[in-house]
Amino acid sequence: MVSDNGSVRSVERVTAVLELLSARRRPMRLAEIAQELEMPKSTVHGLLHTLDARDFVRRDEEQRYRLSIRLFSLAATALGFEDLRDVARPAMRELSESTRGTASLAVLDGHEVVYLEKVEDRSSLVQVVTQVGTRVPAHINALGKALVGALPREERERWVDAHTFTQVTGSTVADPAAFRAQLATQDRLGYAVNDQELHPAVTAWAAPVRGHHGQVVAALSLAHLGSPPSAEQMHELGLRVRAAAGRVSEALRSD
Amino acid sequence: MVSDNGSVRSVERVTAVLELLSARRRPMRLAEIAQELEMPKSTVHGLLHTLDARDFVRRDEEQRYRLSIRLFSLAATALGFEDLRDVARPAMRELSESTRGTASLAVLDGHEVVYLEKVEDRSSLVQVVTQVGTRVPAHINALGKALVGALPREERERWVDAHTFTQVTGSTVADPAAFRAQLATQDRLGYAVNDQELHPAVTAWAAPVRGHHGQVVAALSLAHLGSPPSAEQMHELGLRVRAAAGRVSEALRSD
DNA sequence: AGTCTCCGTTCGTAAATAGGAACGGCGTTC
DNA sequence: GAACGCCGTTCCTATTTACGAACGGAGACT
Repeated sequence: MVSDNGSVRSVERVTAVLELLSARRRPMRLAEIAQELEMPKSTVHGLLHTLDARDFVRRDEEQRYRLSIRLFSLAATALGFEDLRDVARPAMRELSESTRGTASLAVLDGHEVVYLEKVEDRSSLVQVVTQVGTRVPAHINALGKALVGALPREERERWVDAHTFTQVTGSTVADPAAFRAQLATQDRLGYAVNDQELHPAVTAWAAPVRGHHGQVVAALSLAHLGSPPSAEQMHELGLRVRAAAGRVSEALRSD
Repeated sequence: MVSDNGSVRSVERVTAVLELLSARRRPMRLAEIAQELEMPKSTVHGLLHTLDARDFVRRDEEQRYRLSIRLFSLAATALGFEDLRDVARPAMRELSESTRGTASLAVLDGHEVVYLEKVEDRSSLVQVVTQVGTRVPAHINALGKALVGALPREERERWVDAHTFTQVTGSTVADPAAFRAQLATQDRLGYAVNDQELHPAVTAWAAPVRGHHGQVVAALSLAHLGSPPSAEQMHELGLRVRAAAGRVSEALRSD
């Protein structure tokens, strides 16, 4: 540990290799990886050889490396989200079908929302493109607002102070004060709203899902595509999302 | 590279740590990991510190480590399976609802089947417990049979020769000859069957899904719980699964 | 309150790795 | 078909890591 931060260099580098392979979303060759990461070929060679031997990457016949399926299994089973997804799916399905919208399940990871599951209405022609594993900034997203709003008071304040409010559309909440006002409103209503803040054609509602001990484990949302609903409809749909999230919470409790 | 296999030791070890955290499916402390893997605490300390710094693991307030959500995102988005899942989901949903069974999507990874997606019928009380990311031996599984059957002739022969036919229930196919006979049958029918081989109460059908250039990208299955259907029903359901897989293949082609 | 035990962390040096340079193979260009 | 360019791989030693031992702190038990 002569270096400044106490990290193991070869481990830092191997994470960089995995991240690169993930980000590029295509197989890469040794020389390309070495060049991209500005590492000597011989070094990358050793890392890739080891990752291949441990089946974290696969080498195809053209000597291109890609992340292994086993890495997918490893990450998917480890988090225990699979159980949550299974429990939430029925309620998401009901919500999606009865409203002809897209239901999503997500967790907060720092200042981003990570999608865990998605249920789309079959009949709708246009579909929300968000994929499982995708990340979006929390402040432009109903799920994010619901999750931040559910944080303990002090933690929530720190979160808002630290957050960078990037503007995406004209309707995007752009400053901490406006965001705090939204959190207060949604706290009263029991559901969060995102009205055209991510995209002009998207309106969404979200509410937190709570586990055995009342702790927030995820948030559930409904996204509606098209012209914005009337005020009455807005509230009606918000309540439905809140109810669906409540049903999932109950189902979790009776596990 | 003084060692025998040319691998980087710290990388080998870091993969072992990640695998352990995945396998245990719960947060672990430094000392426990060190003991389990028979590594010195100081070594594990360095590895975990680095993994934490790179956000591959998270340390909670009780100093327990778990795999990060980011690792999930990394693996999920990298493989490009998300697109496939999105395309397959409508057909899986239709299949599941019209038959009141569980539809699954999987790929072959060596001698195991890895589940990518699952759609359950809401109305059924008993549900198949397989989760996304799970692995099962290919020969006791309709998805596995469909995928192996779709391999190029030569590769398929090598696969069967190399496979270990573990017996799970009395009905499990236990030898290469019987397995080859099944592959021949399903090749004629266009769908694979698993009749009580994994579990006495489970019957399943599966068919391959093909991508742009006719290559097999996954298999789609339907699992039925309860008493085995009649011979007629068996065939009828098999054809439905084949049709559903065909629809997914077509949808992939028109991307 | 004192002792015991177990934990995470730090330290120095024996052991392993990183990386420049050089090698041999393969496909392409002239 | 010779020369070139690019690639993966190997070699050797300066650099970095591994790890036994020792430290300090936090609980648990007496």
